[in-house]
Amino acid sequence: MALRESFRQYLAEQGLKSTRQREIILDEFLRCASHPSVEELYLRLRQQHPAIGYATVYRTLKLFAECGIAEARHFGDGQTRYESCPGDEHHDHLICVECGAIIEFEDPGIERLQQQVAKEHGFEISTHRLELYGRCSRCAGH
Amino acid sequence: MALRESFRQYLAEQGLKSTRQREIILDEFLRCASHPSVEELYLRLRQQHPAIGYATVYRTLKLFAECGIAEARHFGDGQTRYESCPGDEHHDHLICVECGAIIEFEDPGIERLQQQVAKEHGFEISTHRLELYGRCSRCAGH
DNA sequence: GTTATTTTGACATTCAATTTCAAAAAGAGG
DNA sequence: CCTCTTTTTGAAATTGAATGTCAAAATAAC
Repeated sequence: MALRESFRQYLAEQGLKSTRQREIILDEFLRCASHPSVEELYLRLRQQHPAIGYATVYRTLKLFAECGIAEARHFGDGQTRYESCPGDEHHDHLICVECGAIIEFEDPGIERLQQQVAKEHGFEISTHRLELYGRCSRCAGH
Repeated sequence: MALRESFRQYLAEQGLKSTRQREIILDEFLRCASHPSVEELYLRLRQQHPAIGYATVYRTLKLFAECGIAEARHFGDGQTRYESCPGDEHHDHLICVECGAIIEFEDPGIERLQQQVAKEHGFEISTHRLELYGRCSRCAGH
């Protein structure tokens, strides 16, 4: 898988070492469908690998972000969440305030209008964040 | 001024008391053009009113948010910022990563597309957050 | 293997947000 | 303007997540 390769390559480039823990954490992270926080991933890992410490999970997720295979996200709940970046295309999020579901979407129209707004203000966009909070179809009972 | 009135009315409705500190903090908050954090507002207040404690500023800003005359915002810097809500119309933000400037904007087109995205997912939007990060015209040298 | 370097995990620290609690202030009723 | 009840205040403590420290363990190069 490309992400695993990217990670190993990044480690090599930076003179960092490939360790058992890093492999295990990457496996578990990729197995996670969702956007886990450090805490959540740590708890999941602990079931099979109780020896892995919180700090290691924390540092490894940061490594993932540095190497570009994951991205840190901050939604409303005060925890940093990490999301894996399979492709390169940007996407935004719908977040259900009731059940916590996170749905990804992309909308070229919105992106275009954002660029236009920026242009009107002479502003150069480097990144952006768009989150729509509300109730998902299941919770809204549709 | 309407905001002051709203606040007093809210206090009355909730059986809360009108205090010297709350008036002072509201004055200073309204005097702030920007989006102050608790820390910033506290430091500003301290110059004229050294007896006012951090906890009081913190609690009072929360009150403002509850009563609807202010809104809590979280930009990238890990601090909660409060912004006063003069009108009711929603707006989003351009945030300069170099100088920290915060520029407000609204774009009905973007809002419309957001609703459309939500609809496609059977999602009911209650709030949203859109932030464009980059360099403002001054910092980009335009 | 030996050795130099990095990593790990337990624990400590930081920093903002939030809570606690006794003393002070506010407001209602006399 | 007293009194009483309730709320508020400010200092200090606590929380919770993020991050730093450090000796012991693991890794990679030789």
